[in-house]
Amino acid sequence: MAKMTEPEQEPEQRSGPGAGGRTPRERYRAQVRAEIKGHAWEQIATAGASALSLNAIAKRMGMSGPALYRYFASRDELITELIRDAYRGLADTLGAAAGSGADVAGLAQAIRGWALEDPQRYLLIYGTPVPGYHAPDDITGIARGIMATLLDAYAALPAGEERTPFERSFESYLAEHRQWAGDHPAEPPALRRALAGWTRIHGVLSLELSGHFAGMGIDPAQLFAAELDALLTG
Amino acid sequence: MAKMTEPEQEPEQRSGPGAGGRTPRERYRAQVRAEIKGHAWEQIATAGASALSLNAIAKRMGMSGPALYRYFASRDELITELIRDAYRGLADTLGAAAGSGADVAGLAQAIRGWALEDPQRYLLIYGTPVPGYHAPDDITGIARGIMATLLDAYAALPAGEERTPFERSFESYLAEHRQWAGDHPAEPPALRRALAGWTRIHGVLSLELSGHFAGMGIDPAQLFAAELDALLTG
DNA sequence: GATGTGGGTTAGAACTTCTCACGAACACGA
DNA sequence: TCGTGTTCGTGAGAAGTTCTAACCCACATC
Repeated sequence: MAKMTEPEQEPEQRSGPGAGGRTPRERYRAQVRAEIKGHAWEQIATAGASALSLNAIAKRMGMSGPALYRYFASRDELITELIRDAYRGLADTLGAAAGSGADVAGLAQAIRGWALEDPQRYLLIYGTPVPGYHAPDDITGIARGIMATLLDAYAALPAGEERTPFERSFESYLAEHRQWAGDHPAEPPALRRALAGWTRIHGVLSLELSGHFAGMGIDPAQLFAAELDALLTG
Repeated sequence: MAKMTEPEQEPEQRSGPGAGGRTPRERYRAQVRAEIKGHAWEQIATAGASALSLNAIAKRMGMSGPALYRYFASRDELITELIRDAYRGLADTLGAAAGSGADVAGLAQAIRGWALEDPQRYLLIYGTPVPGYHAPDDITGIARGIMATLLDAYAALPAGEERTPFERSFESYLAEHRQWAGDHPAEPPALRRALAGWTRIHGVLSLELSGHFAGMGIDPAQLFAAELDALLTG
């Protein structure tokens, strides 16, 4: 490919207003990219990320193979872009829920709803990673924002009962290792509960999305609600 | 990833004694199959299951491409076989731990140790699944055995304090939906705690193996221990 | 209107899984 | 000891994949 100078920084460069992009070329480019991503999501939802084929997307769009490389430098770059969009989507729905006054339970249900919309999308960001892969920095930034939204909700929770000695010791550990929380002013108990909430929600959600409850005759929603209850009363 | 054919019933048919296979041919075949699987595990550990290449394995073994199809009908069958072996391995280490008198905490640490030995191996059975895939029946049987071992440990736990109304209601739900536990005679509270233990352990373990704690500055072992403590005291 | 950039094409290299037809080595029974 | 038949390994090849290279053409801008 030609020079392309910089990371290509999304077609809607530093231009004018919000959305579409300025020049007709930019608008066209953005639209084609969006269409490519649409087909990619379709493929991922039905056959998994490993089955994503640029060639198949091109064919389905009526153009021939290498044309897609004008829009994405490689298959990996497309997938990275999809991961970015997935993170953004989760952050947005979580932000919207928080903006509507959702508490911890509301946020948890928002996460589950978003995940059930497209299981492979959730698993694309929280499922099996490719060993070598490292997400770009902006993606970890979005992930940090998600954690911040969760932390807000947990910090707003009533102070809860007394804690076990182990919990206290773990909280003091977290008080000294809170870089993951950025500069969030949450108290150590909130840090601990947010972390546990994250891992537990992910635990049952991940097993649900992977179909491990399917043959067990258990309603995942019941299990999810039970974990949520334990999280709030424990 | 498509059909996954049938279980293929292992070449060491209904022959004689236990292990190696009787005739020299059978022994040779079993040894080649094992070597193939060894290289496959190596590839999976370093590049993930989606990067597994039969051709590369054949080349590394000094034979040419299609020869491997004498031993595995397809790439999918090889992967299924690896999944089966992974399940068996986990069941074995869990059984060994239980046989050595490990309690719930011991079993949990055994699971984590086994997972950390080869993260991709754990993620092969509990990570992102291929949408169409259904494991053969014998595999779900092994998975049921794993749950049985866990249930044994949870059933041996002291009865614990009183439970919240929600927990009681969830336990009565489980009492009516206990087919996943087979005919295990565990009490409903043990069912509930075993289920929660499974999902929580998987939650922190899966996020650890996927590297989500790496950039957060948190020691996964601490978090794992904290969850384990909450599981036992809660 | 010339010029240059960006979009699209075909050709092709280097892979992949997997089928087929052939040859050779082996085990076994006559 | 000599067939006979099963099994193993081969090379060829079909149908995919990602991705590069060269070329054309249309559009935009100067």
